[in-house]
Amino acid sequence: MKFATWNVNSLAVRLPQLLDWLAANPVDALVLQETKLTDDKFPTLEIGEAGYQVQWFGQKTYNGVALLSKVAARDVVKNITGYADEQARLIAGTVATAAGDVRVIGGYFPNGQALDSDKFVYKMAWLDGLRAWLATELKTHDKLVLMGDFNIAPEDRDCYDPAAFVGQTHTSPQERAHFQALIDLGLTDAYRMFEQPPKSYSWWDYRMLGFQKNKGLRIDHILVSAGLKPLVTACTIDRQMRKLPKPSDHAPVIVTLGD
DNA sequence: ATGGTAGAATGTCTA
Repeated sequence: MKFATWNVNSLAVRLPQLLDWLAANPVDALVLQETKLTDDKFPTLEIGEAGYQVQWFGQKTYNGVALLSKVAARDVVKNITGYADEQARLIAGTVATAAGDVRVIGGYFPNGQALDSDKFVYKMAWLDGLRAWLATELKTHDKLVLMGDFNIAPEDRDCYDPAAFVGQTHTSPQERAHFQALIDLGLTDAYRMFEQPPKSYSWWDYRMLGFQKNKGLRIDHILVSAGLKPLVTACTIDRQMRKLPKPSDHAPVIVTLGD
């Protein structure tokens, strides 16, 4: 069983890469972020022909998320219940797997832009809303996976130059406290369950040869509930995708449960 | 050193 997350940075541009990736990497469920498509433009036909059911939630120009699954997702929720949001940033559904029902949640967490920005205030409020809603989701879903672009590098080792990020977003104590609060709900960072290569990142800036110099951040995460954790056997970042022509600035992250 | 690239959209914002 596999679940994955990928910030595609425009599904219109990345659709051929997505279809190739799915053919090579069959998954039970995949969440996408930054589809940047209104719902009427969503490529349902192509994804269906690839053998996946899909739920989508988009808006014009920015944001937009989707949930692909082999089996149709049930009880689909768009955005955080209890947190009014103008932006399309979260989609959740229950997916039947060999291990039983799994609640799959895909999120495109706010970027925050700068610590003194209104967008950072929004990021903090969004994270408060997420935590409150997740607490209730966990009461009814023993097996839950929260995946997506968190826009938070949880530890210094998840940032290519922690000193350079002091005073900026993604590594701030406030953001890391929010990440820890999600962990404290009973979730586990699947990537850190295993020994991983040093300087492992999931995002690299398009500018200044970020990928070539491996100047990246690990901000795309897969958190598993206590009911799923014993099943997790691997978690990897598919950095090969960042090497392709016209890449997304993010690489997919994949978790394997069981064989 | 405050640049640089990519995407949506066609101004300029977001990342």
